[in-house]
Amino acid sequence: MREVGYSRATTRAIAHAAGVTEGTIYRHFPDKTTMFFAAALGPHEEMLVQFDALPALAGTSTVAENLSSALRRLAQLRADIVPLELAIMTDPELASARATMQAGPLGAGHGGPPERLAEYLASEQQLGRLRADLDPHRAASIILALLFALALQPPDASGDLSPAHLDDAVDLLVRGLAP
Amino acid sequence: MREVGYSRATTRAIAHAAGVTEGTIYRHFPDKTTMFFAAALGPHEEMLVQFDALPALAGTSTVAENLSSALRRLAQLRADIVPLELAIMTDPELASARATMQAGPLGAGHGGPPERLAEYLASEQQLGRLRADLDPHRAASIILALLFALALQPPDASGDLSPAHLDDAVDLLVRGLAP
Amino acid sequence: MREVGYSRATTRAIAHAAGVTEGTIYRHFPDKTTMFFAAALGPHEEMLVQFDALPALAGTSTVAENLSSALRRLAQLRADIVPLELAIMTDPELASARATMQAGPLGAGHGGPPERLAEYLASEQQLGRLRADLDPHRAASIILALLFALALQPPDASGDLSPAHLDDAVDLLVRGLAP
Amino acid sequence: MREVGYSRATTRAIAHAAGVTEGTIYRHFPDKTTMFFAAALGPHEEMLVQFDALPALAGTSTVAENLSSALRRLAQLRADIVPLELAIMTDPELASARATMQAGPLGAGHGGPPERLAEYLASEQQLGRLRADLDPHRAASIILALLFALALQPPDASGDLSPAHLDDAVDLLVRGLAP
DNA sequence: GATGAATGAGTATTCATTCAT
DNA sequence: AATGAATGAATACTCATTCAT
Repeated sequence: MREVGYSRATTRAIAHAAGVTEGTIYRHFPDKTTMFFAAALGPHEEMLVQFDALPALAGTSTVAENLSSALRRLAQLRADIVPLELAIMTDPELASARATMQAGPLGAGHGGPPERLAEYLASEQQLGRLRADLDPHRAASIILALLFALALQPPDASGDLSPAHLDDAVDLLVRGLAP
Repeated sequence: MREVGYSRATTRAIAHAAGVTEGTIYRHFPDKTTMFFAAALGPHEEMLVQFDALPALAGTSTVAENLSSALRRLAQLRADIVPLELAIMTDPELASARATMQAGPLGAGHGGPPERLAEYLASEQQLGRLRADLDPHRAASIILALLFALALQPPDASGDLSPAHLDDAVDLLVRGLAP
Repeated sequence: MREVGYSRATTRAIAHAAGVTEGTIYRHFPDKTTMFFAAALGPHEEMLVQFDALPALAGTSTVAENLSSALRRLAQLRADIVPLELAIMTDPELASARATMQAGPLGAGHGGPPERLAEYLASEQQLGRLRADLDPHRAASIILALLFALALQPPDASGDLSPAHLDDAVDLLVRGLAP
Repeated sequence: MREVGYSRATTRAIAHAAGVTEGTIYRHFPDKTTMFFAAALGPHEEMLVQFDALPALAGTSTVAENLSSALRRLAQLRADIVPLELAIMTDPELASARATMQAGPLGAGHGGPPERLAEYLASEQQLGRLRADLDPHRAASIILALLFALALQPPDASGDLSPAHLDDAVDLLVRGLAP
């Protein structure tokens, strides 16, 4: 699913890639939707963990470095799940499935990275290392949106998010956020 | 197609929505892919036109206002074609169809908005109203990526891109770009 | 229909070839089947006429020359209607349509060429120029079958029935029929 | 396919005849064209084998008996594949599919029966049991063409090639080929 | 007399899912 | 625990035919 996207990942293709036959899939997953979220959850769990440490970094090093390293790590994981997040956006069935999985494990609305990032920004604001007139939640949401868009940017090119591109984006944000 | 996305827009559904039968579709479009690009082209043409005037605005008003109004107009059109751009990202068949339509009329690689925006930014750099150390093309690409991501942000929520959210983003960018 | 065969001759293709639109076809023919038989009848009428003169040739020239020239003329017409005869053999609907058109104007069973050829052969038998132990009707049927098969033979090659090939076949038959 | 011809053998009809649903077909054949050639290959393989023994018969028994029995066996198999050979002639798609299957297993151009029969005829010519002035390949082609045409002859009648008809044809040919 | 948009039944093919073995 | 044949609903697309203009 991560390699070819959701719609190209037919049960036949998945079974073939796994070296089993189609029927076997249904011994491990009740249906394809469930399998999809299982595939999405792994990288996402890591993402959550990565960000848990961020708020504690407030005041250390520089804001630019903290943000830059956090976003760069996030970018690597994101590459894995961008096809899956696109699938959710494209397929209404998947979208509603996520909605019913309360506290939906993917996306922005569950208090994971956006919340942690907002906490970090708020702390830096109080330390006077960031301008205080911006709502930290909204700023966090903008930062993560930009990251997501950059992950989308070269869909057919190198395949990887160019680090220089990411650095420029972080630089722009950090200057914009500076007091 | 704009309402439910490409894959959910089956020929049956489209025919039903148009109040005709499936066969009738093929009197107007040779195939579904062509129909898709016809649906995408209209709003995109407008987008191109919207941006053509931007470079001439360099030096007038303020950078913040110029960018803000340009991006806000763009955001409205974008809402129409976001499902279609997602479809291209998701469906390899569409992606290759766009590739064969040289000067591909959708997306960022054809010298439309990204090119106009970069021209504008370069002009403002020369006028000293923007910091000069950033590559204008890369900056333009970041700005448009952010806009795209914000258009994606609330995929199921209000439906529209909140103007306040957009304003904050523009503010962040303009400060980041300031000399 | 003669050019591309029955199944490839869609109403759209026929209308295009005729320089009119599809609807116009139905002002001239009630349906496609009728149009098919109209296309087949022309060449077939000629074939009938060609053979009417054959019985009177008995006793003149040589059997080989008479048969050879008759079959060669027939072969030319046959080329026109082979695709149509194939269509009748392939499509049960056409076959039954011909059956209902009594004295069906195409095919071997209605007393046209086969009957004339049999008459000619019988006359030559009585003149002692052909062996008398063969049923003339059956011989006629074999001769025409061979002609049909030769017309089929090079379906993709030169396009035309090679005259040398036809000559050899006639030679074989004439020798086989000699007393 | 052998019963109603290729075009009438829709996937739905085939599935129904096989007592399964349409989807099941595609577990056994990748597409309809492949299925067609699978249906055609069986009888054709037999035909090839039947003829392999023919050249060795030169000089034994009589030419008439050898040819007669070979052609009679061939005629029985031919009845099975005549609808399929007609389909290839009628449908350009099938024709090109066969062309791409090099050494195309159907038809006359691959050195099967025509080649074997020509070898046999050449041997008999050297033994003086057949006239020597005919090109054996051309004679073989004529003989097989005649057989094919006879198999076509009563497309709606008894269904089987009448043996007496075939005997007469062989008699005609043998006499025509006699020295 | 001609048009061409509309029809509706039909085509081959795909795919997630089931179940006897 | 795994297989793989079977399912059945769905998909994009075709075509002979109709009919208001």
